Amino acid sequence: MICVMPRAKIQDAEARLLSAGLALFARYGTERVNSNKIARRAQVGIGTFYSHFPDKFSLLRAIESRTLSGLREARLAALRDAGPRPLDQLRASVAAAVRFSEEHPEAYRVTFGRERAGAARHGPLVSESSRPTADALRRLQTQGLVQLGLDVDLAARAYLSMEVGMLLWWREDPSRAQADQLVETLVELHPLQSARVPEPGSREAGD
Amino acid sequence: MICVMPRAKIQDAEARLLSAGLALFARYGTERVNSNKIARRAQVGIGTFYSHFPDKFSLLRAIESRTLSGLREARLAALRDAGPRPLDQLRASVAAAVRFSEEHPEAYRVTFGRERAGAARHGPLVSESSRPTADALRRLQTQGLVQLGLDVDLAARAYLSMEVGMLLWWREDPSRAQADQLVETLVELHPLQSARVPEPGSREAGD
Amino acid sequence: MICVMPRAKIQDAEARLLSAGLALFARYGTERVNSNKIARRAQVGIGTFYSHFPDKFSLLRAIESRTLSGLREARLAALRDAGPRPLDQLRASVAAAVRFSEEHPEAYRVTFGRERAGAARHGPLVSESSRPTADALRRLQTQGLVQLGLDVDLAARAYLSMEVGMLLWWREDPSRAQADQLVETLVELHPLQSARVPEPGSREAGD
Amino acid sequence: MICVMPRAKIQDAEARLLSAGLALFARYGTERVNSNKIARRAQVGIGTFYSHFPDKFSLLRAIESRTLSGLREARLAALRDAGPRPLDQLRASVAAAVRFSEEHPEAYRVTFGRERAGAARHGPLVSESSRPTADALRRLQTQGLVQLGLDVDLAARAYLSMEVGMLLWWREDPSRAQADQLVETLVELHPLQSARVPEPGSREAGD
DNA sequence: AATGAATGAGATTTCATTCAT
DNA sequence: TATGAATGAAATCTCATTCAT
Repeated sequence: MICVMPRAKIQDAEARLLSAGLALFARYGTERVNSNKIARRAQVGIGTFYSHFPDKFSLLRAIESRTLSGLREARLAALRDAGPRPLDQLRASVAAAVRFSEEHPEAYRVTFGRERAGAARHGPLVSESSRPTADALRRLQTQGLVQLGLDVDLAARAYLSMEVGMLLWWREDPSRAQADQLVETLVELHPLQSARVPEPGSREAGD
Repeated sequence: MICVMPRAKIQDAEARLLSAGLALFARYGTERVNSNKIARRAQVGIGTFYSHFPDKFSLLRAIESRTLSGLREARLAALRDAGPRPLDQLRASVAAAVRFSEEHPEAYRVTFGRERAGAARHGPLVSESSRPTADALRRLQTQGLVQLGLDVDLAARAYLSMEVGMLLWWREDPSRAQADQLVETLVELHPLQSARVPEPGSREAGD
Repeated sequence: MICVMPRAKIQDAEARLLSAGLALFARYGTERVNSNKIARRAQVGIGTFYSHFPDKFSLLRAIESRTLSGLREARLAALRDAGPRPLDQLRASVAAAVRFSEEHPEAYRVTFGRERAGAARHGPLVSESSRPTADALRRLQTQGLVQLGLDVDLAARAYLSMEVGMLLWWREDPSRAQADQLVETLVELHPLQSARVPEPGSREAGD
Repeated sequence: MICVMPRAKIQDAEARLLSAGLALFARYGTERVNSNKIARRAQVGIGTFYSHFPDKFSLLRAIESRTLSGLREARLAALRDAGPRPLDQLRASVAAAVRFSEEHPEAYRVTFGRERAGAARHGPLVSESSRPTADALRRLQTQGLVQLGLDVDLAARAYLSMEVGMLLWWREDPSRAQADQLVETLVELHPLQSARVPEPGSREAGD
């Protein structure tokens, strides 16, 4: 006769599961973690796992979805605080992403990392992220501030690949670079910057 | 306890396995393919699989290693044929990568793709690829053709992330872009280009 | 990928597994029994096997450990009931072992038998069993009742090898000897008896 | 087109296989050695293995059979050199066994050791070894030199178990005892000695 | 005779999932 | 609702054995 052990933290089973999943996915990779381990780490029964998530990948998707909103939020907040000048906004947005990867390395790794077993199953979560950048580029292009020849959609995607690749690599071993350096490099290589039409009368270098 | 029914059959069992593995990994992803399926597709016994590769990941590593050499070769060949001007060399190298991903989409996807279960196990195969780019940038930096402020190692890595990201995305659905567009976009965003110090007396735009 | 059909069935799965393992190990030998067969015989899923024992040898070890305690218990109980005279105690202990091998032939065979694949893995379970005998001999040696020249540790081990060898051989085919004969032979050859210093003035027993 | 590599030592393939098998069985145990490994160690093709032995257990049996004859030979030689007195003969025979286990530890271990997977398959090789001892005891019993109550067959078996057990244990770690001690202990506990009827008028040896 | 690549039955082990409590 | 023992399909890997060369 086994009695159910009443836990003080029954309501937050879901939160515990998300947190346990995050830690385990980040440490061992998506593939070598299973629902039982997540439940055990969350100090929750396996049954509880399945009453909150239909399967392992749902939990993964939930983590990713939270991460993506978090990152979007961080970027928006940074943009609100930045001035109106495009370059300032760009730097603010990049810096926000760098900071986010610094503050949530596990979430970042799990969401964007290469070892993403079952990637096919959770679909194109990441896909839409390049939209805002593309829009911004398009606007500036209309204003004549960005080269007309640039394919803004491609460029936006390309930038995002770069940012993600760099931040993943950086978080693998944070001693590889300073946050500042990263921001500078990413800003420098951002299409907004690199495909900028030089403003008349302004010398590039002294900026 | 009782087994067998061997044929002298194939001397190129290894080649068949590599090819079968490539096709299956590319189609179903690393995770949903197993040694049995690879062997069956290669028309080879399971035992044969294991007498050629200690495990699934060894085969994967072999594929990756071949892909990386192939890509390196393609780049070197393109550089040999390109003229001496850095920009031409850059474009040739980028075009070679684009063409490689076009001609070997499966190998490219398997080697660089996101759904890479067990990625941890096969170590930093990709790591060294950014070296040549970094060296080239450094050289040009010394010659004053690239901004001194640029961290060439970071920039080289960043570019590579971008290239890989774009080509993977492109090969998922080739109608997403034209090869030419891709080359142009990648060249445009390449640090060699975007961090270029404008040569004195030459107007940027009319080029 | 899709599985299951669980029943709340057995709470004593472990007991069933132990019993099935014992029967199979005894009948077919350690080597020709596998976890699947044990589970099937125990009317339990294979998964259940592995949720109770990390592998086949753990189950084997568990059986051995139980057997050894059982045998020790039986000896101690016999000694409690025997009188104070060393010879009576000796005979009681030997008889207890003989009876134990008679009552638990499978357990005896599995624990002490020669066909012990993976013996190396379960370490020196048996090793300590000769300790009590050695201690008893040492005590009697101090009292001058056993020859001083005798190496009691060696002798204790030697006796145990003899007892085990005889009982295994006997249980292979119980018609080979009578329990009484065995007890007499073992007592006769026991170092306590054979290395006894003849008590002055007493003619050798019934001789 | 693979050519057969002519080896200098083609004729002694069998000897090489026996030797390789002995070494591997002794080191890794019967169970964790397979025909391929034996052939590789013998520097011989697997096919060659099977043209000399029908299976792994045949080779094992061949090793055991050689070991048993070797041990018998050693005993007989020792008996030839010993004087006519039973006690001298006994000591010579025991010493020969001790020496044999010292000189051929691997063969002894493989033949008599506990980790004997597939023991069932090679049948009662060891069984007959106690015959000579039993016969000797019977003879002495007839001459009134050994107690009439003793079951000589049981006693002979018992002694052999003891000898084998001790020597296996000793060879596991030779520092556990001196060869001399072992001989003395075994002689002391041998039924010929321990069940000896004291000769009238003779005080117990040097006592 | 000697070789060794090839073979596949089978052993071991994992893990997503169910359901009686 | 929470639990976790039980489950078995499926994956990984081993190895005795054959046979074309």
